[in-house]
Amino acid sequence: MGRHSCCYKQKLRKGLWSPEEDEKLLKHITKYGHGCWSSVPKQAGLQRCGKSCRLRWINYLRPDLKRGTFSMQEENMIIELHAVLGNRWSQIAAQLPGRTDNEIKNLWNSCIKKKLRQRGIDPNTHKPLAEGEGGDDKAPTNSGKTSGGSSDLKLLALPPSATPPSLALPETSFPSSSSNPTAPTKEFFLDRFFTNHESSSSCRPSNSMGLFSLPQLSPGREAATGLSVSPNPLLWFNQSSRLFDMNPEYNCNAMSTVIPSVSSSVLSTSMGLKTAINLPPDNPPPECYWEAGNISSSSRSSGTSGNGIELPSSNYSYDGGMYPWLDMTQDKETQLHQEPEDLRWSEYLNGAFPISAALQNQSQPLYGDVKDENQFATAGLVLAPESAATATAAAATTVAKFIV
DNA sequence: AAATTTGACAACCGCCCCCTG
DNA sequence: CCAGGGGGCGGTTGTCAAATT
Repeated sequence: MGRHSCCYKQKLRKGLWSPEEDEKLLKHITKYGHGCWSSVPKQAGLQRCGKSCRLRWINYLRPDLKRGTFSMQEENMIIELHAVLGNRWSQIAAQLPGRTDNEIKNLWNSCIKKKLRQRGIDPNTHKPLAEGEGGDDKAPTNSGKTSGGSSDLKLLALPPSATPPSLALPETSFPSSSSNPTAPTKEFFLDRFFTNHESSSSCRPSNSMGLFSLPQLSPGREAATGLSVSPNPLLWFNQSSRLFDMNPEYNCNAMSTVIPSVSSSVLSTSMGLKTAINLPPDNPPPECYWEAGNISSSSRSSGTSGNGIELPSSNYSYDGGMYPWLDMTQDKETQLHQEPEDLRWSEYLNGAFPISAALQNQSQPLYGDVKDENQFATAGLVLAPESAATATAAAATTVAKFIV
């Protein structure tokens, strides 16, 4: 392998981007879309390789980036998602609109890891450090392409007998291998989760579609409410709690809170704004517009997303007015904080769950102040039926990716 | 005030996957 | 079927400013 051919080209600049370069790239993509990234620098008059341009766009210039410090909810989500997904930053980022994988990765490495350790939690295994496997800085083994020796899997392998009474759950249908000494895999849980989620027809949406207002898997299906309305995520939680290390703190930290976030978003966020934005058909968004919301994880399945849709510059600008979702979310935002599921979430955050309570008893708060900025800019966006159909297909791809 | 440390962020590198010819 | 290129991801390094000594 090695460097891409474009990187061998001569006289390519490296290092920090100058404002002039940013402007060139921004103007170019604004006007033409990125198309083939390898051709972008040439067309934009930049002495950069295409990958560098792509990275700059995705991590810095994209108009929908939220920037700024992470909110408490976002940090929670990251922790929760990391417990399930490991170092799959792009997938984690897909659950956090406006955030990039790089941003989340940096936050994790520089901040959250430290905080978790201070709380006595191994950031890699999400287990208490005393029980952790050394607590080294190795990435969790459930990350990466091969997840054979997942630390999560180890957790999942614990016997049901360890289930604390408070977390007892009805017998649930594990695969036929439930009698198998080998515990259900994380893939199984993901599969279970997705299955449950897909079959959750009782999951009546609030008008704001839950914390992240993400499109559902199918047009006719109610939007996910996320936290707890649907019984299925709860069931999944119970399953998980049964199989995870029966340290209650870990259970709550690593799994229970996964449910609200994952259940409301994992299946659908890879579609991002692409499906959530309701645009007039006669004014299709420019490609970069779409890409902006399509954070990353669905990129491989999106196939044609990078093929350079030409866009008229006259219809596209960054002056703010061209991003309706930014305004659309204002009212929804207010509503969100009063959603039942949000209240449940608050309960968790305020100590209704053991881990949260334990954390709050620590002398130092795990999380910083909640900022009053727009937390989730995509909340409340309308999902057009035709877009929902696209969302369904994309979600299926995403699910497949998760399970595989 | 200068030197050093620390933290946050930006960018690069190497690898992998997928698509296409 | 295979090789090459493009796109993407995760890990790592570099940079800079703030904090500390």
